[in-house]
Amino acid sequence: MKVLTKNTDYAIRALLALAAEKGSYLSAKAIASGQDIPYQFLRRLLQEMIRHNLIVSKEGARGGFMLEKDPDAITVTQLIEIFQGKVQVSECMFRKQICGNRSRCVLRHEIMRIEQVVQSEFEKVTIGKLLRDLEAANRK
Amino acid sequence: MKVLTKNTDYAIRALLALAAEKGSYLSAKAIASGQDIPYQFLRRLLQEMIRHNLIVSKEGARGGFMLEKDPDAITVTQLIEIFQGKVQVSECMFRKQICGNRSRCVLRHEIMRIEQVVQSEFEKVTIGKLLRDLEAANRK
DNA sequence: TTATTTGATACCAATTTAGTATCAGTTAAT
DNA sequence: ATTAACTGATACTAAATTGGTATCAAATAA
Ligand code: FES
Ligand code: FES
Repeated sequence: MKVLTKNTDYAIRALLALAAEKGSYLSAKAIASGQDIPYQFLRRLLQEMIRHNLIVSKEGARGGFMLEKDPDAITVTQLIEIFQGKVQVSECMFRKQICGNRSRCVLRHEIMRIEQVVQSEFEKVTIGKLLRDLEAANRK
Repeated sequence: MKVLTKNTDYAIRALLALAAEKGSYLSAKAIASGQDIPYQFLRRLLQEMIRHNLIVSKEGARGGFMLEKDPDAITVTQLIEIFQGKVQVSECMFRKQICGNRSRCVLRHEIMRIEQVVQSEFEKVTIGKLLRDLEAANRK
């Protein structure tokens, strides 16, 4: 069971690169080579993050991407939601479709609790926190 | 992001049916129709659970399946591991392959912590617990 | 002997994940 | 004005995973 897909993994690394470059534009090419992410794949992820107002871009030569939001306001939970959909332990209860035993479903209760736990754990992890950890590790 | 796949979902429901039928054999057909699980699909799941010593079977007419382990000793974590592989937040660190930035990876630490949290939450949920919840709900 | 049931596999379809390619439009620098 | 370096948008493909079906042999109770 793999919780984070490449989408999210790459997005996190890209945001870290942008957060480190605070204030100036960084090109997709530079991020891709620096973080070892497939270029065209990364470009799509960046577009998606623009749509969600996490970053902004400047077109043309010397253009690139820049962080828009406060790094501490970007949580891994948000990124999971963008790239993998909302955290849901079991599917059935989010659909109107009756799951056959919904009425006597004991799982539902447990499931919702665990969903909350997972979500809130990933909420504690922000780009800002990761960046500080990264910088601390590099100083050593 | 869907945490439990149909595999695990169905397995849990099948085990609940077996736990409720404690001591006697229940056929795949009966479980399938009772829990609304595709018959052939379920059969494969049951075989897999035999291999993991969660249940035993008796062949032939009037045969079926019976719970082998104590219901309280069967956790959802175990079922996830059987049907979806071990819980791992991000892939890279379980492979020898160097992930490019493993040396300066700040995610690894956070990831391992969250893995532990998720795993231990699902460990709290046993078939025994679910069965008791179910029975309590039915008495109401 | 026959109906019922598991054991073992092989197969298939749908979905999701990962990655590539292409072309149009924008901008900085010369 | 031209060109090189970029992003925007989108279409496409390949691989892996998930969900589901079908088949046939062997066992066993009636
Ligand atoms: S609501 Fe679907 S298994 Fe419970
Ligand atoms: S060890 Fe791979 S991203 Fe960290």
